[in-house]
Amino acid sequence: MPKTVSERSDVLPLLAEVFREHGFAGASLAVIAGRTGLGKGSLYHFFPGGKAEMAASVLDEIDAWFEANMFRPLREDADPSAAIGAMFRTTDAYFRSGRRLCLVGVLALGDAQDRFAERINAYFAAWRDALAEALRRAGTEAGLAGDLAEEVVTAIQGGLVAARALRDPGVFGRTLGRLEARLPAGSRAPSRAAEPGSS
Amino acid sequence: MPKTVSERSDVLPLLAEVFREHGFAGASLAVIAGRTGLGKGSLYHFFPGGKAEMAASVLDEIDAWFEANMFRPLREDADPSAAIGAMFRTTDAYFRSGRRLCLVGVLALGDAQDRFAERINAYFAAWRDALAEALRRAGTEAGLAGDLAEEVVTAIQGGLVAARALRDPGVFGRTLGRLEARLPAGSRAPSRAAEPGSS
DNA sequence: GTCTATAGATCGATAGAC
DNA sequence: GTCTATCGATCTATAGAC
Repeated sequence: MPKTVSERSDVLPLLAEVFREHGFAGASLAVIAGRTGLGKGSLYHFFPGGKAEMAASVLDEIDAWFEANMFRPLREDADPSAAIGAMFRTTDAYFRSGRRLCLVGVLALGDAQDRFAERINAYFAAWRDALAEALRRAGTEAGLAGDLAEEVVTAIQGGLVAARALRDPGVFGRTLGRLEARLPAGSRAPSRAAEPGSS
Repeated sequence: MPKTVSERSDVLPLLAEVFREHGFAGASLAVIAGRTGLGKGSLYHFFPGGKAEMAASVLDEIDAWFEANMFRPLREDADPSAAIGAMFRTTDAYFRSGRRLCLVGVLALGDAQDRFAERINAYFAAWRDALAEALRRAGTEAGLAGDLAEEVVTAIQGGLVAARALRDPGVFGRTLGRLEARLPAGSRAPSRAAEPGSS
């Protein structure tokens, strides 16, 4: 049988899903306790600050994950075109091809928008700026790069909202496809041929 | 002094703003009573079904407004290009140039998504299909028209989310500008010259 | 039609046994 | 570290005076 949750880091992914599906106001401690399998006592042992600390911790983990897996490669990878292509594939995987919502977007639209305003702003700005930097490094003029980056980050959120609202996850994949196809040719991966030496 | 609220139809716009800003779960009756200036007794007199009926009534009113002011013109106006141009201007005005959220999007992402799933789906589908019909009537091939309509409706939602998250309402206007510029030339209003006889 | 008072459930959070 | 019991606040909704 799987080891029962007994570390704070084990609880974070479960908490993230609860906030994603119920929002901050809708994620009651009863729901959280049920989903994590932990009693309220255990939850307050891990998160003395209560629900607010739980959500903040989840946002911290999400920030760190995106920074390591998407933003830093976009800014620093030796091959910016490859990093941009990887971004689209990672985005599709992370959001489960449109079946999973963006927690940061959910919080931005919910009634806890003020409480997490700084973190929400930082997440979107970091994504936009990292993508703009990758486009610029791939040869796109700076002004156009900033405009395209804003459009991509914006449209991704729209794709998630529309996929959920229309109950058609395919909307998200089509949105990603339109965005990737619209980028300057030089900033897209030149080929999909397998790289020598990699499986 | 303004007449105090005393009809159900007078309360709906106030209710809409409360649900927009707090979501369904976050809009407590205390907040609703404070914003509308009505006591709980009066609210239940107008809406015996409670909060759920309030939200449903607001959605009904929004549906009717969009149907009359945007969807029907898109489907039936004699000049489809003019209707498309009017849609962008109406959209910018309705969402206060990015300072106002879309209630349907808020509900789609919140924890009441199941309760209002049918209405949410119908709103987005009606907008997409009406725009696709206008594009088709303006000469765009049917498949491309459907694709463009999905992109526009999706990106509008993304623009609202990003404008709120980045605390930069200008994101929304730039999103609308990019979308309008991308439509086939024949489906856009041919000129912005003032119409004779109108002020 | 609008109000106050309040019921009954659920909320976030705490205390303390084990 | 995890649980149960419970507190006080807040929630939705109802009852009834005016």
